Amino acid sequence: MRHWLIKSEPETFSISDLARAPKRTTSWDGVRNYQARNFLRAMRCGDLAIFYHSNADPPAAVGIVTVVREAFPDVSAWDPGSPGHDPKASPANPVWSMVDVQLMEVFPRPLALDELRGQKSLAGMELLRRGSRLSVTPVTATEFRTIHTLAHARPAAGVAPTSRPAKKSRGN
DNA sequence: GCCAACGTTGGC
DNA sequence: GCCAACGTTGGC
Repeated sequence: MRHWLIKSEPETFSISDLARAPKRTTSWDGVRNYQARNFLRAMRCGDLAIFYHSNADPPAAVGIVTVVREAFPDVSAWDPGSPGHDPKASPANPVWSMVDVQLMEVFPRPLALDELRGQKSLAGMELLRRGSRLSVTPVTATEFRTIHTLAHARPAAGVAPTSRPAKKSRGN
């Protein structure tokens, strides 16, 4: 079994949206990057993935999903009305793929990016690499376990608050 | 809103 | 095949 991390902007689709979805299942559509697509295609039923909120305040790992249907054509790619429309895609040449994922658990508390960065055992994670933008990435079993364990632990003492320092006022 | 990092596009 | 221009991502 392999482990993954998938990103979504909560304004677009949050883990709460997934929790409300029929069968707590959704098609993970809209991936338009070849490397990320290839990772989607490598997913197998039963694989587990960390659900991560990007462009969020704070950005955070928020839960776990499992793959319940392996890669199939992303129909939104050839829908001219879809924001992910790709003129290269058609039913005969789908180009892009999606999988179905089902919600396994919403973490008891979100694991903010700051806190992930503070973990030595996660130092090698793709997510934490500078400039990393891939929306679908593999994670090791160890990284997965670390995140799962952290999410169920009390926040470590001495962890800095996740809020940013107030901006200096201009002028004067 | 800013901007660094990265992927894609297209002229040559 | 090179690479500049452009678009997107996503933390801050």
